[in-house]
Amino acid sequence: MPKQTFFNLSSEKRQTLIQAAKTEFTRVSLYEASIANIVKEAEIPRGSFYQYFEDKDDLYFYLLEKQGEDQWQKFFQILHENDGDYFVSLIKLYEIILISTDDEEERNFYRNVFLNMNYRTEETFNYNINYEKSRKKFNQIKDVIQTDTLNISNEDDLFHIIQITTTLMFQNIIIKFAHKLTNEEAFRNYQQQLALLKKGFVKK
Amino acid sequence: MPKQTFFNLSSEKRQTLIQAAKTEFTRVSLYEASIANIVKEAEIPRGSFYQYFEDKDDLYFYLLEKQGEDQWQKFFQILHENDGDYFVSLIKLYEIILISTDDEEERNFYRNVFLNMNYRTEETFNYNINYEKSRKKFNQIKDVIQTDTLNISNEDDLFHIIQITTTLMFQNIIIKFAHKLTNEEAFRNYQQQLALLKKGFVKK
DNA sequence: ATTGACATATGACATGTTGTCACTTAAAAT
DNA sequence: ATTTTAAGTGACAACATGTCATATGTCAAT
Repeated sequence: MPKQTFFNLSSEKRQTLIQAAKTEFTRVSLYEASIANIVKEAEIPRGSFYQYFEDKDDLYFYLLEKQGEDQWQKFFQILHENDGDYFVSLIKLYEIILISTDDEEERNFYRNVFLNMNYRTEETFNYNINYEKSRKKFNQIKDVIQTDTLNISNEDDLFHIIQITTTLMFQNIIIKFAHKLTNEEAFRNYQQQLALLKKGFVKK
Repeated sequence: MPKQTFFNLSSEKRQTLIQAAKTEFTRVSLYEASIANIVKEAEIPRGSFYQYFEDKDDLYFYLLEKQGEDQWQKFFQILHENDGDYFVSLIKLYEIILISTDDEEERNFYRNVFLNMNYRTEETFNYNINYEKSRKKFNQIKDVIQTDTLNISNEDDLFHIIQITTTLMFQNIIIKFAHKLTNEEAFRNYQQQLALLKKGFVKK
């Protein structure tokens, strides 16, 4: 997390910095990004950067966490709007993410995030990997999901279903970027996978 | 891929270099690893390194590809031994991978690989993400898999099933390392997930 | 044996990156 | 007005990467 100093900044200055960071992370991935570029863009001295953040990662994961939180809120809302139908909601969320990548800036940022997504990135952006966080999110969501049509025998099964479907959504986004799939192709793949998951891999 | 010069080296020198690299990548992840350490350990001049490899990544992904190829052979063999029973084979492979991490060196290497696994790493180690490679591997395997108990209507379905189950195996390994799970816990999780996949997420 | 062409070896170096620290400036508290 | 505390600043040490001029080795042709 950024240091207190960062949050004490005027909101304009904070925004300028965040924007500069986003520009850099849109241009290149975390690993190629340089602090020099960010401070130059934001017009602050190098020393100040370290007044606000531990390091480059600190800033990056702060950005990601905000983005992830937005995504989560969005999904929560979609789930409510669709009376807790989990699979319909997943598809809707995926659609929204795909559409958001129509914008070139947005697409490049996402591209850099997803093609370099590792456990730390996923833990921040998603929530699945961090145990406490995933349990907390799970508790927020489990009562909203309509479970009577789901083939589960306990809460643990639901937890796994959520984990599997979100992992696969992430994987599909990564593959979309890696293979430069169109939105339609990416959409179809995820839908086909969900269909398989729903009906089961082996015959009755 | 390493340059021809590397393959022209005596096999002892090649092994020394590979061992030095493995030591460094066991110590730290790709991003923290330094060429300086590798050349020091291997007792070769810095310039020679660039005679053999494009850069650090080149060496790393070469190591990974070898490892991935071994894994693939292993799976192919297991599948044969189990008369094409895909799910039994998956479980057996997972078990073998888990056991191989009992060795501390091996564990640290795998840990650094998996906790920093991104699309490039996965593409190299696995095969799922690279389209041509995944199709090629798929063609090698599709006739060995016993499909009469599988709930699929075409080859595409089988392709997706393989993609999903391998993605989830990787994810489970990552979570094992991230949460420091015991082999037993990690094993149980994957088994539970596979059980869910087999029977399907929604009621008939 | 000598030559020349080519492959390989070598380490100093230019360039860039990160994080720190002594010092300055500003703000707040007494 | 003075002291205490917080924030700003840029030069700098430490280290990393990839290149390049130069040295050395190899081997076929003469």
